[in-house]
Amino acid sequence: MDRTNKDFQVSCNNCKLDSICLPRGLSLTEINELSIEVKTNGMLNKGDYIYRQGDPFSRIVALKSGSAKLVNIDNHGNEHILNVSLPGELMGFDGLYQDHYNCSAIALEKISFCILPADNLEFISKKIPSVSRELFKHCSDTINQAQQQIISTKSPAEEKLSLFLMDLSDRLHARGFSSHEFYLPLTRQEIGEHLGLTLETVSRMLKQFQNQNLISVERKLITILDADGLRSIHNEK
Amino acid sequence: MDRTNKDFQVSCNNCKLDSICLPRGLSLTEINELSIEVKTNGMLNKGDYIYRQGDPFSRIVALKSGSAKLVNIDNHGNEHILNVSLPGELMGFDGLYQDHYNCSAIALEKISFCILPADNLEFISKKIPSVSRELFKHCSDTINQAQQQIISTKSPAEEKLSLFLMDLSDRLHARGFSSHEFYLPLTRQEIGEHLGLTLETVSRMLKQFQNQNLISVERKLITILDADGLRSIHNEK
DNA sequence: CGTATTATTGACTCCATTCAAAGATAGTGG
DNA sequence: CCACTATCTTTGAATGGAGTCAATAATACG
Repeated sequence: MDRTNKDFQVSCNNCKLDSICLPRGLSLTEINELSIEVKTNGMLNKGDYIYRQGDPFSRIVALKSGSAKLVNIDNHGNEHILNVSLPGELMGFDGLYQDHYNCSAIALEKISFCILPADNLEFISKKIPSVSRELFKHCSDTINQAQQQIISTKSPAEEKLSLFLMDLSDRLHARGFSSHEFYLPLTRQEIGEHLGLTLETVSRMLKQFQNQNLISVERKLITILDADGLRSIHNEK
Repeated sequence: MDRTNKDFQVSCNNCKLDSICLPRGLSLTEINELSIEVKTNGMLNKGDYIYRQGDPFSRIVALKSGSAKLVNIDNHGNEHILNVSLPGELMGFDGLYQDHYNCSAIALEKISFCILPADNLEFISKKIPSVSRELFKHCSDTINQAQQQIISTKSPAEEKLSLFLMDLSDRLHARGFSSHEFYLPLTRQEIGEHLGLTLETVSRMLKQFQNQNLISVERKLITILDADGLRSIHNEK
């Protein structure tokens, strides 16, 4: 809360995520200016809320480590997982429009994160225009991801799941993690809530992929055995 | 193309959409500054492309009159209508992330529009920070709409269509049109491509709503007879 | 007026859901 | 450390909602 207490803050310079998080493409001067505006001490445990659906929009959050899910409760009381956030990704742009968040962000494991207070958005836009462009790009990224998801909801279960797995693989790879072996941050139930399937269907499809020697499944540990084969499920004409 | 040729431009001051388009909440000075950056002479006919999927990102487009559809062709060659744009709404933010548009924008009827060239985004952010915030809000609006759509794709056909109709009604009403009588800008086929249904199902559901005295359907002319009843289909617990 | 496009309607099929039951794993406290 | 419990996962069988296929009807347009 105390912005003057810089001793306990790690600047963007020192952050291992500097190339993939917000400061991508910024000059050193700009990164330093940005560091002053950003709070870097966020820490939460599994199940904790980063922000809640309906809360007043107050911050953009950059995930430094761990993963989170974005959950929306609809009019019927059903949970929808709009997206999964991985290290280096930003959350919260959905809250800007109506000044309150459209979904809850919930930690899927122990996480650390940075905070860009909402009050500073205009100030930053004026002082560091290139950050403004970066923020727009992240917004645009969110739009693209959402649109991709709209498209995938119209595919059969098999394609939804292969796309989900390869998307996770690609995003993890882009952030320096293994692309062929990773832990699912979600339960079968949650994957279903994300893809619009039942947990039973998710389980059956994972089994099917395993039978086809496309992946190996050991509870939440996924090993991609045939990335091309998996990709062809949703890519081939 | 000639930015110096201001004689043929209508400034935002004179635009009937001033309260609902970009300049919402700006001072007169800011609106004038913005007018200089915006090209206001866009005109296209039904079926014309405003921009194409894959084209380099070059502009944000504000629809002044008419309607447009945002179409994405997926890996299988299937068309998906990501959204319908109505007067006063902005298009193109999806192109910012990868520097090319993620979908094509196609006029559904004769349209007129304004253009905000992409090159000016940073300049505008610096010069008119409040515009920057407005643009972020529009981005956020797009994200919210996309997320709402993701949620609705998981609902049964009946709910998809009632939500689609009431969303259209609400958005038209917000822009000064009738909320209880309007023309569908899309064919049954296109509504299907938008909602993830077949044209036959769309036809059957419209018929069902008509039989329930919720709406009256006369080809593309929709009359809402019981808005509450229609809303309750997707709102009730 | 004739053709192409768009829309309606019916019968049948299939994919994913639902319902049900059992198995596996992780976490807790005695 | 083991038993106990809650949570998560797997698997099977039956059901149902939307898709597919097909034929006809209505409308728009040149």
